[in-house]
Amino acid sequence: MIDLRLLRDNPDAVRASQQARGDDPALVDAVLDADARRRSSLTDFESLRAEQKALGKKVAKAAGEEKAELLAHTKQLAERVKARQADANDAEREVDELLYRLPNVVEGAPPGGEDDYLVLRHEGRIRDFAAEGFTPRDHLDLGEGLGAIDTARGAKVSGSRFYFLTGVGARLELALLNAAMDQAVAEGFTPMITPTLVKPETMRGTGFLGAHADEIYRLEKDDLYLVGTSEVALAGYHADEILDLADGPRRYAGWSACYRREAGSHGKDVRGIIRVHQFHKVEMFSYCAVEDAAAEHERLLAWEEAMLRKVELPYRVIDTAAGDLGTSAARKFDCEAWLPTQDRYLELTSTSNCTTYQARRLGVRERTETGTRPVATLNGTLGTTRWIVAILENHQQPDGSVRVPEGLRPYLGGLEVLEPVA
RNA sequence: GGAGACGUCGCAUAGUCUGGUCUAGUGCGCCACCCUGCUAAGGUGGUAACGGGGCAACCCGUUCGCGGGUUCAAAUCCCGCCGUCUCCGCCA
Repeated sequence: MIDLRLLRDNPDAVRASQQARGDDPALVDAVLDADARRRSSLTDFESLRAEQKALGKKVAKAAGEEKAELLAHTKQLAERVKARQADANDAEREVDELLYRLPNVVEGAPPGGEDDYLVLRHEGRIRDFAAEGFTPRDHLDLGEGLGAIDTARGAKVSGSRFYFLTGVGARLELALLNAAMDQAVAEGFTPMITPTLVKPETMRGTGFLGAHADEIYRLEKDDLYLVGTSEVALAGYHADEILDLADGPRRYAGWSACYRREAGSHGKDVRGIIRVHQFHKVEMFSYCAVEDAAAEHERLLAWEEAMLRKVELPYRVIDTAAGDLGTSAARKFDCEAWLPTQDRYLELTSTSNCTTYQARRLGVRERTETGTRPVATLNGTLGTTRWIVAILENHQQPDGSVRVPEGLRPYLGGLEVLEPVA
């Protein structure tokens, strides 16, 4: 949720943001209208209520005829108070409803839709398989050859877009995620293993129940949601708390399973484990002062890139366009690894600066000299199951074996090459 | 799943039976000042969040786990829910 005061003081900035996202700027005026109604009905209610309280005190002290008279008056006042209170509550609900539909104000992202991203830079060397004299196999071929990935049985047990990681595949994922956790801990993050089922208010607070609600699994019987990332639980971790950020950002590294319905992506990335309903992820999450947020965003990006270097993948960094930002994000950088068998880049990391959007909804504040104010929240990927796709494809050798990047070897007992099983 | 106890301002607690004087008291912690030639101790004052109004000092409202209800009036009475603890049952 954005700052109502910003909306009042500078509605044009919010309208411009809506435009950049390709959303309706008229929503801004709807909120402003509702807010004006809310404030006037609130004033009505509060002055009546003050009157009622003052009379109540007189009633307490009065006796006999005087008391009877006061009671008669105060009785009908109570009716009016109740009515005005209902009006004020309705008006408040209306503002909330509209305000919740308003996405975060864009900060520096290029305008436009999904394809209007800006490529910031390319890193790493893309292999020339033609020059090496062989055609690269895709990750599923390789994974099956290594006895690492079993999608057929995944589908048998759970349906399409499910899989088993087997043998060296399971070890590879653990290695990757442990490497990510270790890096985070070395940088001062608090490691966390988080709940993957959360209450509606937590899910709503992180901004995932808006336009992209279809992506989320819901357990109707228990009124709980399965998270698509540990960001949700980590954002909720400090909900309704007042933090002391005087010593700098609070950084958490969340390890969790992630669940996504992948509604509306039928026929897209159906082969292998690129787009799946369940995977694991290590996620960085940071609570920091608003002034630090942009710099913290750069730091999260740098840590993501450090991990990509560790697994020796060629990638590019993109500045996501406004229309492709999540509801909560003001700006987002993705790192996309090169996928040799598809001649395209595949998103491996994503880091968002949500400024105060989530914190405002969740009630995460910090104490300052003048009072309290919402903090900024940021998140970024340090490793996911999907990374295995890029690792297998980019480090494959002509015989179907896969070279283990040096950064992962300590986590695989020194293993240097994954060999095909007979 | 069953029974009971509890949920109050950062922490601890009073207040709930018997509704109004609760503008929620007290202790600890914290902040400021004072006193004490150091230390320890002592004194005085201040110390929740959120919203509305105002240039401001300040004023008003909301919040005693959450949501309803009764009442002129609810921390206090009633109902539902959530959470914590204890015991019992069941089960990895």
